[in-house]
Amino acid sequence: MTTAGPGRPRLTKPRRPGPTAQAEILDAAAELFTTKGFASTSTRQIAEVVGMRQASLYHHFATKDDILAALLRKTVSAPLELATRLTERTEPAAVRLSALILFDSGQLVSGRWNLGALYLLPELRTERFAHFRRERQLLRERYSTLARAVLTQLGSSETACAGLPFRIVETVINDRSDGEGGEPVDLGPEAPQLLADAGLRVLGWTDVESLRSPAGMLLDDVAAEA
Amino acid sequence: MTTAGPGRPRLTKPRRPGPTAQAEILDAAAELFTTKGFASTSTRQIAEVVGMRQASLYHHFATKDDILAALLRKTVSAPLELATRLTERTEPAAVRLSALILFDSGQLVSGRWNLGALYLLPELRTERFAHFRRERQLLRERYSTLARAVLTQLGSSETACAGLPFRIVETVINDRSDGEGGEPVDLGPEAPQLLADAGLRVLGWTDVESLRSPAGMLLDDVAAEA
DNA sequence: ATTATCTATAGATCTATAGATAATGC
DNA sequence: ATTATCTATAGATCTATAGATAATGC
Repeated sequence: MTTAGPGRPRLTKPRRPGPTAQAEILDAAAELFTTKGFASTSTRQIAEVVGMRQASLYHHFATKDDILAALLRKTVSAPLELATRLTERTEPAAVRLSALILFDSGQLVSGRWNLGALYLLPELRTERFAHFRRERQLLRERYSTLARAVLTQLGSSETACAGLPFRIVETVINDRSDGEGGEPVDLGPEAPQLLADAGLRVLGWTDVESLRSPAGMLLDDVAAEA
Repeated sequence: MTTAGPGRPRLTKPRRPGPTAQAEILDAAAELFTTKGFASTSTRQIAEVVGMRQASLYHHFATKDDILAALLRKTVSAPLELATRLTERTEPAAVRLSALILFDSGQLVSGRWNLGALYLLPELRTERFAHFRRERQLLRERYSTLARAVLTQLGSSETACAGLPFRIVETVINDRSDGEGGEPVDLGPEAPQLLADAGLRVLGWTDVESLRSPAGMLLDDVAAEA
């Protein structure tokens, strides 16, 4: 806790934002995992940045893997929920896919730390992260389904490129990774719109301008349902 | 060495392909770094896979970082050299960009290990890897320059998307990373052509079919120069 | 009594170096 | 003499656990 509560007081004042000790730990871990790497970050370093002793972390997380799992969980749940809502909508697939890209890339580009960079960690292949992998695969399938619907509407029988829109969103991760301190190098504040345009263009959709306004409105609409 | 040469013999027979001890070490390290992570792979594990003692590695590489640097060097040099040759060509920019994407994505998708996954390592931000970062940035700029030339030819004043073709090539990395054992999940043997098409479509180029044959021929031509 | 911290530490690493040894090559 | 390996180890970690301590809450 940031303010006084039960429990022995810390030797150091809280140094990270967050309403609870868990939140402080996750914020510190997010910075260290993305800037120094997961395996190269010790629990001692996390504790130091939070302002507590190494052993105290274990009151909140049973293992270092659990800290990583908590960080990852926060990144998939929102886009997956949005994608699920969008599949129940009646708007044209191109508009729905655009809305999903706008939201998902917006989240990836605006997060304080470039958490997407953690998706490539080989550590995620262990059983501990099976749930995360399933959720992310589900999100990937939602993208694919929407993309194939767009291709069908275009009269295209070539479905090999249906996986690309999802990957185009992930592009944000590499762009931030190449920048200083997670600052995008190529992408600017218009990144979400740029990527939504790109995601539809790779499917062969040429008139991307006409999607912008309806996609933005749909996103506002569906996001408000929450 | 694989066959007998000077030096005390190994206790174990060579277990990895490669004409020299260095090559054997790099092959073992490539597998371990991409499947278990760089920081999570110990020099002892590398040595075990090679079939030598941990300390013997240090006869060939001064540090663990040097092994990583050697692996990375091999992945950038070829595409960078090709990109440089292509900038001196007179073919239309769209054809040259297509050829570059074909080659680069072909290399990324066909490598025995998914070495591109190492590009996101935070470890690369240290001084030790400054050279690699510069070379890769140069490659990124070559892509950008070609992309802007394509946009100019299309009469488009919107250059914000000029960074996308390079990122679309990197897409191969994430696709392989999501598959079992580095097998691509969405991309097949047609990946290079698919990505070349996509790289031009995001710039607003619609007639991608007409580029396929000239881009393939250009690539053969320039690759033969070597 | 419950909670959240603290101190201390076991046990298992890990990288890199020092120096011995067993081949080939001259 | 040169080369490539070996054995042995120093010194520095690192994760997680055990048990003490200092708050609040009832």
